[in-house]
Amino acid sequence: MSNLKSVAKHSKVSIATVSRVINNDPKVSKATMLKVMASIEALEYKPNRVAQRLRSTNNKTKLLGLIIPDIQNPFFVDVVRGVEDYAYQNNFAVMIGNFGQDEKKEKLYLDILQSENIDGLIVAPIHGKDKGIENLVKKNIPVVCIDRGLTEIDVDVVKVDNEQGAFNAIDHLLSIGHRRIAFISGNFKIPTYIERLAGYKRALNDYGVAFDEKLIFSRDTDYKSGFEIANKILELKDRPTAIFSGNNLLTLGALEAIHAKSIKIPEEISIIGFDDMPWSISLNPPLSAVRQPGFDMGRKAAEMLYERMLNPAKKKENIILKTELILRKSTTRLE
Amino acid sequence: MSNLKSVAKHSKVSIATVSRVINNDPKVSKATMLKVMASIEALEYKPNRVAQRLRSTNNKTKLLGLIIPDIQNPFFVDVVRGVEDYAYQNNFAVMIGNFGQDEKKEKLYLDILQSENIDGLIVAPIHGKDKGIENLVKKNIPVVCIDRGLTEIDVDVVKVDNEQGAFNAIDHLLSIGHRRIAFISGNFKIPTYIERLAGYKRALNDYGVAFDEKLIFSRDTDYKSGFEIANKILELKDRPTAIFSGNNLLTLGALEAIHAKSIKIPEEISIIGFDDMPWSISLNPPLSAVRQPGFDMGRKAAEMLYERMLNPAKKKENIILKTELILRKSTTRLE
DNA sequence: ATTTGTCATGTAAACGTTTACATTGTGTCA
DNA sequence: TGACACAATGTAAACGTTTACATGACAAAT
Repeated sequence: MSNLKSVAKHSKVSIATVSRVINNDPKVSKATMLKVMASIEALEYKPNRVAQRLRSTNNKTKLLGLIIPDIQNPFFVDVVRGVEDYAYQNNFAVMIGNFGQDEKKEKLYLDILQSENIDGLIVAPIHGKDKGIENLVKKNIPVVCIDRGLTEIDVDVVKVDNEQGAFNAIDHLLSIGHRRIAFISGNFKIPTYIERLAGYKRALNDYGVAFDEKLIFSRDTDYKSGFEIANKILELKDRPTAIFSGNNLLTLGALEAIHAKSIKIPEEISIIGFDDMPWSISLNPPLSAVRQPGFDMGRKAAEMLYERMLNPAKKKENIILKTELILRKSTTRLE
Repeated sequence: MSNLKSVAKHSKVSIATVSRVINNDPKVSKATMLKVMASIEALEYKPNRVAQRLRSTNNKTKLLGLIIPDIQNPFFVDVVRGVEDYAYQNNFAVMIGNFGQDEKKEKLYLDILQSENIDGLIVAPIHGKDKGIENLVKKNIPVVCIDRGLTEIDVDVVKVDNEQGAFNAIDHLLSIGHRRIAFISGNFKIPTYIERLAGYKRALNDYGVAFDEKLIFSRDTDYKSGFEIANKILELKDRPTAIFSGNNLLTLGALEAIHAKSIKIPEEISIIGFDDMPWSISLNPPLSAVRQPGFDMGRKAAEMLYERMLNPAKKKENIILKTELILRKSTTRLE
């Protein structure tokens, strides 16, 4: 690989001058600039980002870290795409870690990314008191939290109005006559789900429907839990007429359970999922869902991160995006 | 952040000794080793991977590049997970680029990853004559191609037996009486799809069924194409009794089209998709599919890459994994 | 007592950049 | 003409490591 030195030799200037050309330093004369550019072209020189990063921390050679809990979840895929979209346009590189709700793994990624001198980090914290992330913030490494914030410390956050999103879903179900609505939640140690439960309760309250603890189910936040919980729900004596499921994966698990028992959606049971998926419309019947703008969240987070990099002293922001209730065919009026 | 120097000062040895401790050099005495370890602990020292990578190319601080065409495709998500799984176990970091079938973007990622001094690259080439990747191979940077190979040059490849996979699907459809089977293919500039077509033809041939060009459809490799092509197919006068769709996204698009027209699967039309998805069983009816072992492919590719890093002169390998035909409820015997 | 060898440690160069500072050349002003 | 400003370029240190080589201490061999 060619380097500064070889370019310098080729165009008979010092390496400092070549470096200046690369960085568009206005102090270099037009003539030498052209000469150097020609050499760069000829030798196919590309700056070594590792050396750049080692030398200067100041977001010259930008590297972003992105740590997400579950890359199998289409919502996080959207987030990744959003971050990546912004990164691509601004010549950042992105380093991704997928920790699968494993705190040890998250910790390891945090360490690795720090060792890689990342300029900033976007992360969906495993819970609100994540010490590892807190430490980064304290070290003044730019951090933006996505999907969930941190409770102990002030930090930039991009999230969604979970309470309102859940409210809208339940409100809709109530408005079409449902009264026994089961909630398949993710793990309540994740703040997101606490907020969604609050929305559920508020809607019930608005309609004067009593809250029934027995209709709330929470275990892990994965496919299997969705399947198992739905099975339990479907066997309840006084079976709920509708299910509100707390995320993507839980919804899919629930659908498997429902189909396996040949229970008809929406005639025999209605279902709304939190999280829309690109192919929700391909399901049979097409699924009604609370859509989170994952792509936009990712983009916004990357943008905020960049601003924070440029201006570390800036006041911390808390961006809350709206969800959208998308009604398709998986819910129907209760006669 | 603490560094070698601060650790050296803290334990009153030279930085060379500290470095030796980090790298488990046997030449350092037990006593100093313990002393240095204590300092490392006390100062929470973590080696700076950037400096390590700059200094030594020889896979000490391992960084893998991973370039995939489409992170929205669950198959590639599985590949990512496989690569990441191996990387995690072996303390590599992974840098991911998602180029969305855009050759310019792929090129950019190739450049960035090179500038990041990656120790090796796993990539799904956009087509068989990808010059950018060829160049890397010629520069002796370890490269493993995944899902598709390169035609002009010898390179390590991990792929799947596409021909046989398609054959199995079509063979099954033929065996249960179907004769007019539409193939919704991805773009034929991607070698994968040429191979799948070959399997389609071989099965037909085995059954003595004439090949009908009019049943083969190819445009882009995305959801929209699947939807549009399926619409066209469903409106054919002599409508096919079965559809074989060439990948994940095409299948989902096709399903939307079928459901929108309220055509019953499998009573009115059978469908088999190439690529299984974690939630294929949640579809209604559960989808029959040709399963590719994406996770295993990713793991295997990472493993091969590591071997190539350790032994650059090793003979190039071409690993072909088997697909598996998973029969669920989206196909039925033609009466 | 001197030589030799071994082991543990230190010194300094190198990786490819950026950048503070020094140097050179040129033109302007008094 | 001499002093000076300014523009363009060069020199060298620094970023945090690894590692070839040098050094020193000590034990064994002569």
